[in-house]
Amino acid sequence: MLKNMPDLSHGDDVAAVNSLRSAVMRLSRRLKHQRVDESLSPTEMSVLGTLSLCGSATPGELARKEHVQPPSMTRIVALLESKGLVRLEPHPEDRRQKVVSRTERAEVMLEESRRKRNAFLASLVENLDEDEWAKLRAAAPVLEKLAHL
Amino acid sequence: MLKNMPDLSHGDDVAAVNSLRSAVMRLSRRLKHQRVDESLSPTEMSVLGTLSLCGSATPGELARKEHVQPPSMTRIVALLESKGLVRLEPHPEDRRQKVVSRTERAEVMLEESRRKRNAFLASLVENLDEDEWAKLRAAAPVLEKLAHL
DNA sequence: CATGTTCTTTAGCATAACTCATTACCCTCG
DNA sequence: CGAGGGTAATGAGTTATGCTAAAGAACATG
Repeated sequence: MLKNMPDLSHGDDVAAVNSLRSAVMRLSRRLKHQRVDESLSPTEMSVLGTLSLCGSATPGELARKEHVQPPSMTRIVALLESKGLVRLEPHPEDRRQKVVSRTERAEVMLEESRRKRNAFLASLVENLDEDEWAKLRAAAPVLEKLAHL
Repeated sequence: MLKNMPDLSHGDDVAAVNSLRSAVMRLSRRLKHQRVDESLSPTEMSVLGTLSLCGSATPGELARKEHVQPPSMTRIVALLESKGLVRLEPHPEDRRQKVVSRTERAEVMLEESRRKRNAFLASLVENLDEDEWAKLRAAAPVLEKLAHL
């Protein structure tokens, strides 16, 4: 696991980590304001996004994935259900748990949201040249891997 | 300005924008938890960071930069002042306004905070191989440019 | 079974943002 | 001048969104 590890003792690498961190924080702040539906909080959107990837999950799994405490996820899920964006079903094997899955309506809303945020990001990206964009495109999957560690 | 512009109509590019967006959001959520001082909110830290770049600014300017309403910035600035992290002085030309600037103590705390967050990011980065890290390092300045657009 | 563990939920609370209204100040036009 | 409109900061009250502590139900293991 330790082979091929980047050597972070170099000054260049420290600078890169620094610039990565600040860029990520700033970008996220800007993206956060690009909500498609004002009545849905960022975390709620994020939960829907996770469900869109996973298909379905229990509240506990969702809480862990979103880095939120279980009680908070209970509330979020209840709110999403009241808006008709998720469905709650009993867990087939463990009656303590529940299974949360998205509805059609959530899928529509997610698509719209992605379009809007992507449009925003894309409008920023238009200020880059081909070379810069290529670097970004190459790094996207790595960033995603990083985010899921 | 439009020469060399990336063509975002390609499917690959749309996917890249998508993955960039979600990765940035997730990473930021994790970085947000790496606070050096629990008594300072992310926005408060961000204000200090902005002041570190700008030198000084009025509350109104800060509110616009942080995408926060003026009354919120009033409260934030007051809190930061009570902790000795910013200084408030009357505006030289307009007595309605005030000028906010950071103190030495803020600079020290910012440095510590950067160290901590960098350490967290670096610990994630250790799970990448050389190639992935190289891609990320190449993209870092581009991301930063993007965030400042 | 009995005991302990895990998953969800309930209840209560803390924080940090918002909106609306107020005050102080600047600036322009009659 | 000085009256009125515009802008900056702030005060008060509300809302949103997270947390902790603890309870209740279901599972698992001795």
